[in-house]
Amino acid sequence: MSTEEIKGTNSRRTEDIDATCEEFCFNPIAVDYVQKRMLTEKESTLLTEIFKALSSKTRLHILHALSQRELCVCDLSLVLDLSVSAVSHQLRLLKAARLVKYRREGKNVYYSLDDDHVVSLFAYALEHVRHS
Amino acid sequence: MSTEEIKGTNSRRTEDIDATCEEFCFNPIAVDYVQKRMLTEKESTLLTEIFKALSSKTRLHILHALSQRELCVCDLSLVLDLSVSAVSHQLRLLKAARLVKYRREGKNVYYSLDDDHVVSLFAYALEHVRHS
DNA sequence: TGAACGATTGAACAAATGATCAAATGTATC
DNA sequence: GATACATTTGATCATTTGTTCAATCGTTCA
Repeated sequence: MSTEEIKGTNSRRTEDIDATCEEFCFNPIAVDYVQKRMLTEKESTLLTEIFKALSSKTRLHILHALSQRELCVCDLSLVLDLSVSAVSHQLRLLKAARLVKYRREGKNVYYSLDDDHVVSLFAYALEHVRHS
Repeated sequence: MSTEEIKGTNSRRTEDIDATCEEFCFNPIAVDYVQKRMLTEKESTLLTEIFKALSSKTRLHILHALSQRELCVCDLSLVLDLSVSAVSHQLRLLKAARLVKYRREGKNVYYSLDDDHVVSLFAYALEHVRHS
């Protein structure tokens, strides 16, 4: 019997479902409904990329600083009270996520924000945090 | 001399700055300007909490599923194709971040979203990802 | 009360993350 | 070209994260 196939709550999987659903805890209609509206692989990947970029204090401070003014790596390290190297490593991630852009001016490299939408996402979240 | 105190670009700190700024790479006016507008400790803590909660695919899928419908742990494990235990662990985090709430009904525990603002933050981000 | 079952928890472990240090690049100036 | 200096990069290490497994808790129902 199919009920035999589902053993242990820790390893229950979609493939195990069959017609004799009623006897189990789950609501097959709800599961089906939600499953049909799942985020696509691409959507969830893009979303996590954005949120991951925003999910460290260091990067949040970098982004917030750059939202006010273009700054070089050295300036940022002073503002954040962090080593130049640490800042550079984080800028690398933000660059990869296309959240910041840079321009070289002599020996200095100046960073600024690149993605308007993430800026407003950030502002939106900050607004919330400040008024609640 | 004060210039002697600043050695090695990797360990330069705010405290090292003094009047003889001109000889270094940084722009003291910009640093000062940005530093005065820094996020407070509390703000950056709250912001990273929110973004951390949203920065894993599993949690994103959970939140998105719950945004459509209240679901029990078992349902969620089916929708996400993940073990009940893994789902429960993530729900624990989301609960701690006050993003989800739950109610018990018999043997089942039903979860739903708790923070309207994070819901709209999520929707906002999703909207972006879908139209660009 | 005890059997069944949904959910939670803790331990363990692999993978990802973030900072530091040292070394390497790249650019300007002499 | 050599030197100085801003930045980047790679290696390393400690910490955090996410999953699995096994054990436990809580509720229902016979």
